[in-house]
Amino acid sequence: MENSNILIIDDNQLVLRSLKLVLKNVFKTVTTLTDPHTIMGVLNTANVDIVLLDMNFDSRKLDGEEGLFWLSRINELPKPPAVVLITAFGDIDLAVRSVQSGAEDFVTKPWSNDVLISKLKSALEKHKEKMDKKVMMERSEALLKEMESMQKLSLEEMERKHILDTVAQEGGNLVSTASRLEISRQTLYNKLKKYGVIN
Amino acid sequence: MENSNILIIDDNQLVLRSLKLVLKNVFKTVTTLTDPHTIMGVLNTANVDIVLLDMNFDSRKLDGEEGLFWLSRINELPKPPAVVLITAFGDIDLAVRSVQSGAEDFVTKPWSNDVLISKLKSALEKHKEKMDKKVMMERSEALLKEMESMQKLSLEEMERKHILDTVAQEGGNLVSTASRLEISRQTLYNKLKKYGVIN
DNA sequence: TATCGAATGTCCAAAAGTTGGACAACCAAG
DNA sequence: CTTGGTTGTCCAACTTTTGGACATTCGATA
Repeated sequence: MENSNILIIDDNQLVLRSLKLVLKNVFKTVTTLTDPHTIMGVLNTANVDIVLLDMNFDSRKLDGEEGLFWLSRINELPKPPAVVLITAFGDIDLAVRSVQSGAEDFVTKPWSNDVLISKLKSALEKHKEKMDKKVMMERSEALLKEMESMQKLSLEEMERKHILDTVAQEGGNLVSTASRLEISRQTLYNKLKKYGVIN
Repeated sequence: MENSNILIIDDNQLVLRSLKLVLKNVFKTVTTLTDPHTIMGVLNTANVDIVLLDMNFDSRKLDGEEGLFWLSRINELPKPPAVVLITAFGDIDLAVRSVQSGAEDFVTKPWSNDVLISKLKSALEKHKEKMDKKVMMERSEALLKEMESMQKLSLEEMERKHILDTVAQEGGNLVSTASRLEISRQTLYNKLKKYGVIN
């Protein structure tokens, strides 16, 4: 956490100052914003690990939709930060929807500093796991496509691919490659020539 | 939903009857339990798509821990049903923890029948997506292992594997297999013989 | 059920590929 | 400067692949 950067968005300057005061000792950097429209710009340039986001900016609407809206925008990023939502007008349904929409946690004003800090901490951890899973999912899809396309290859194409993979694995050493493939070195030469890798 | 089976657990007979009355027109079957200790037995034998689970059974403790406990047990199953938690003593933190722990939704007593039904419905849908992802993750891990082991194969082993895969894909048709592999039919015969698939 | 196109099983000889062994040249590590 | 391992190249014996041919079997369908 001492190594993480937090971005705080709240339209109330007092709240913002108070939050910054508490969190500046906990995070490496604390950035604050009053206008949520500037969030995406900041996230695209600065290195932000976690966002503490107020849910109500237009004082006429207190339903939290704005927070959920910006949460969605943030989660559309390729590598979104963790998001913890904070609101003075929280109800159970809003809290549930927030977490369902991908928020790591949900904090109500007035907050307890200790609780806030501990929630931010576990939010960072949970988010890390979530991102790891996301990466795995993406890799899985790529793998699946590769597997599928491999199944359509001719024997020769498959051979070429496997030989090249093995050569790469062996760091270009042709003796060990031939031995791994259980073919004679001469044959490996022939094939590499056929496949246009050498000569 | 008309094709799904629901299991309702609540220690209050009146609540149980009332819920059953509402939901029997919505689900294919409605099973009810008063004692949460019997949940796992039922889930292991009956076909349950979604569980509506009360959070408090011991009237001295109203913190909802029991609901979270049984939620965890349910989610340890290999193919867990969707779970919607219901409680009369809900607060925001409990709702958040519930969803974080894998509940699809969180309902407070007294409930609105319409809202309950719509939450159960979307819970089923969300859960289905979640399970699809889970399956993908598991398949991903299996795929990764297979890919890794493939990279260690000799040329001949790789050839054998690819040929057998292609034969299977072509439903055993050797003419189309040979053409897909871009080898002569005779060669395919030779190799199948070499690999002990025929003769 | 008779028919016909596709698939199977088997054969052949020419062409192509694979093999182990050999040898000079190279190179990086001691 | 030696040495163990690698590279690049050659060879002749051996094996595999190839296209073509042919009779047989299979399966859909008229």
